[in-house]
Amino acid sequence: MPRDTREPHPDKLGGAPHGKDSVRLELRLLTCAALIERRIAGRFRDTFDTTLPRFDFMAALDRHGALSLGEVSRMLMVTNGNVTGLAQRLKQCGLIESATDAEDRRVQRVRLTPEGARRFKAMAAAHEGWIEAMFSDLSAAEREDLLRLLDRAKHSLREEAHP
Amino acid sequence: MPRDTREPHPDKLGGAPHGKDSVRLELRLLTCAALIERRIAGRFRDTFDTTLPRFDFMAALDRHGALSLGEVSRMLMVTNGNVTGLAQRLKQCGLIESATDAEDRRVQRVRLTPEGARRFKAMAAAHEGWIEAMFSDLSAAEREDLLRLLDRAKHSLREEAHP
DNA sequence: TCGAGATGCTTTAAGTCTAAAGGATTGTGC
DNA sequence: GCACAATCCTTTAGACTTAAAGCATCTCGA
Repeated sequence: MPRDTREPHPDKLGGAPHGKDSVRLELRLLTCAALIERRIAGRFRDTFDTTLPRFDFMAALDRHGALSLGEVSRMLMVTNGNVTGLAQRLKQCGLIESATDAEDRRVQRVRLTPEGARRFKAMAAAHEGWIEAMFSDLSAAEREDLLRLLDRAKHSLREEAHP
Repeated sequence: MPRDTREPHPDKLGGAPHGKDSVRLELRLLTCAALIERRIAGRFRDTFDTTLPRFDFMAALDRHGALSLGEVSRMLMVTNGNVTGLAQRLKQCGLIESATDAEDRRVQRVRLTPEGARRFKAMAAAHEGWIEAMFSDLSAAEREDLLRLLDRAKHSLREEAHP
């Protein structure tokens, strides 16, 4: 076998992995994420006249109760300025309510209104059905493997960010 | 074992899979994608003063030569209006050049300028290194498994979109 | 030929997102 | 007390993204 080829095959003998393989992995992961996001976003728009970021915001509040904007910002992994804008629009729609924290008046604490909680329940149920359908071709074993490997990947990504 | 629990365990006996498991899979996949995108986008900004969508645009041109804006739109899975704006900014920076197709004057054909090609090479090399570092905790076998499962997932997602 | 529909691109309005700068409030060291 | 830094949030400018409407061009059938 030639030592020097234009299209190197994957190194199967434990040598250093090729960067191209990582890039293929990255591309496939981002492609899957884009397919999910665009499809789910379209359905949220058509069915509930809302957006994915607003759903994520409401999901955090549904799960954790009242939160400061900073906590929401960290959970959604977005900037403070971003959650400020999202909170203003959600409040405008009457889906959340906010109040200045009594103990620290810098803090804005937000939570779902009863109407917001009701709307979120309906959205979450529909979302679960959409996602289930999108992964319907994968067996239970494949889902478990994928979940585990993505967890490994997540830790590798975080590790590289904060060594 | 009780038949009715508040926290149902995964169904290991081949019954219908639970929607919650799919949602966990979705969340983890989108989280990994977000971690990659935010980190890479930050480095593109700091190192090359550019953005991820512009890199993706240039990558398509580097790979396929001259393309119509519609072809770019389909490759990047974004709307036509989006690529119009990206192309205008890239042209402004002198990284791509465009010309009206001689055979069909509706078509705008774009390609990298020599300067654009040079810049892209440097960005691609850096990008490959960043990605390789981000996945460095995963073994070659794990990468292969993950790549294969993501391919299965991609086909399941596309299948659901166009049955 | 010529008109209707299809196709490719652009524009527009609105939402999402970031980095950077700024304002209000709190905590700390002296 | 009191300056000063840290923390929390908001504002701003700019980039990205979409859906929808609109313009230019092409194709095809009558």
